[in-house]
Amino acid sequence: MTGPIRVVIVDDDPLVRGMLTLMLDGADGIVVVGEAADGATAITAVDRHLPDVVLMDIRMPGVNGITATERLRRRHRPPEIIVLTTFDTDEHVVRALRAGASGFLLKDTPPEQISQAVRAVAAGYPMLSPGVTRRLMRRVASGAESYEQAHERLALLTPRERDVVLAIGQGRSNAEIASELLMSVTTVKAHVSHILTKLDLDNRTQIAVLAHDGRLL
Amino acid sequence: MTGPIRVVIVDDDPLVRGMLTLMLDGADGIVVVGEAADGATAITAVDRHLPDVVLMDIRMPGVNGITATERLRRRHRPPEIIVLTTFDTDEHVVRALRAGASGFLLKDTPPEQISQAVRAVAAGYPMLSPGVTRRLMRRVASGAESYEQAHERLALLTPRERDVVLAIGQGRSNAEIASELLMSVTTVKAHVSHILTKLDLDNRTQIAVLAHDGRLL
DNA sequence: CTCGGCGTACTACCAAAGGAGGTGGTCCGG
DNA sequence: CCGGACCACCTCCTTTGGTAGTACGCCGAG
Repeated sequence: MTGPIRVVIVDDDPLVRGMLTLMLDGADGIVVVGEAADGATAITAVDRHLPDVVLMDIRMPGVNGITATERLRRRHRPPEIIVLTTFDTDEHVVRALRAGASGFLLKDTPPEQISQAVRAVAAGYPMLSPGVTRRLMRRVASGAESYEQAHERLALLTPRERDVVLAIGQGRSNAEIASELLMSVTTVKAHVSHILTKLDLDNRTQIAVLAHDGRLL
Repeated sequence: MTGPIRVVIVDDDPLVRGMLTLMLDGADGIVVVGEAADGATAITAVDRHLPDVVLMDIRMPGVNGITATERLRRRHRPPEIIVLTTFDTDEHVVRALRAGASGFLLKDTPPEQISQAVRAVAAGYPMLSPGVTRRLMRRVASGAESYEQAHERLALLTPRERDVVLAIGQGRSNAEIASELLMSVTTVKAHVSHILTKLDLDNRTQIAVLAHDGRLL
């Protein structure tokens, strides 16, 4: 990375743009090369100025920040994008990350942390607000719960039975499983019966659910 | 938070403990009040010294760091725990977070960032190494993929049909669904048939899988 | 060596699920 | 007021799923 970090600021509120420009343009090694008020002009601005980092609001008239992020990330040499918003709902966070954002900050983040974040993402590091990080941590941790429980139960099965569980988890019929696993349909049924009794379930649908909780897909 | 942040360091390698103590004990507002070489003694050390923060290695003889973390987090006023390890495998990260760690750092983290992390978690903020953050981001983003696809397809259904999808996703039989949703079994079958054709699926197990991908549970 | 678990396979039977096609009622919007 | 979407119900029929019980060859632990 040679030269200062080039930044484009996207927000529909001129006041916010001004504030951000003011706090970043002075900062060490950062220069604000452009501004935009909505997603559509953001894209043309990026194409013109080729910034390293884009600060992106979500709620904007016309093309919103998430969609703009998606499109920008499909560019040839895409800028790193920091989504900067007032609300950190789960929906927003997940959509932003999925769209390809490298950062997600709340607007009440102190100035020096914003410039720090710009430098971090420019260097290829992700940067999330603490609250967002906590969200992700909780999400992962809670998902792990059912995962581990499912694995415990699945451990009761023999390897072959687990093969069958896997196939059921993909929605296969007994006939399909038989040909896939090279055994007779009656054998498949035998395995299924064993699985049902061992895991104390009623039908194959519940086996499929368990397989998915255990992420065997 | 009054007074310095009290820290206990847990690592089986005396050299590592020494390094960490050296780099933290001098730092602003941090005092190392104890050390331990394994999970079991870590717990007694915490009970004796009542630290604000514990730096915890994972791989240790006897009780490992994950288990120790779990146990410590069940204490009356649990310390914040930073897991500090050499490898950031998905398994380690997920288990550590699930056990209740507030931080997850790699051992190659520069000293000043470690002391920063101690201060952050003491203040109630989470702190992850950039690589770990990226891991979580990817995980969440990729999970969202199937989620959105599932929702798109589910949008083709009528409200009542979605009710049925939900029930199937819980492994209910047609009879159970009928009584649960107050309709006749034949009606349930009609709905299921419609769902299968609309979503181009073969059997109810696949409906259940879709319901789970769309997190309707 | 023998016993038990595993994987495979069979029979026979019954229950559940799914397909095809039709009937009637409601409610909403053009 | 009429058409279309949705919901509910029906019958007849086929396919799939699940239970029960038996059997045989293999292999590893005791």
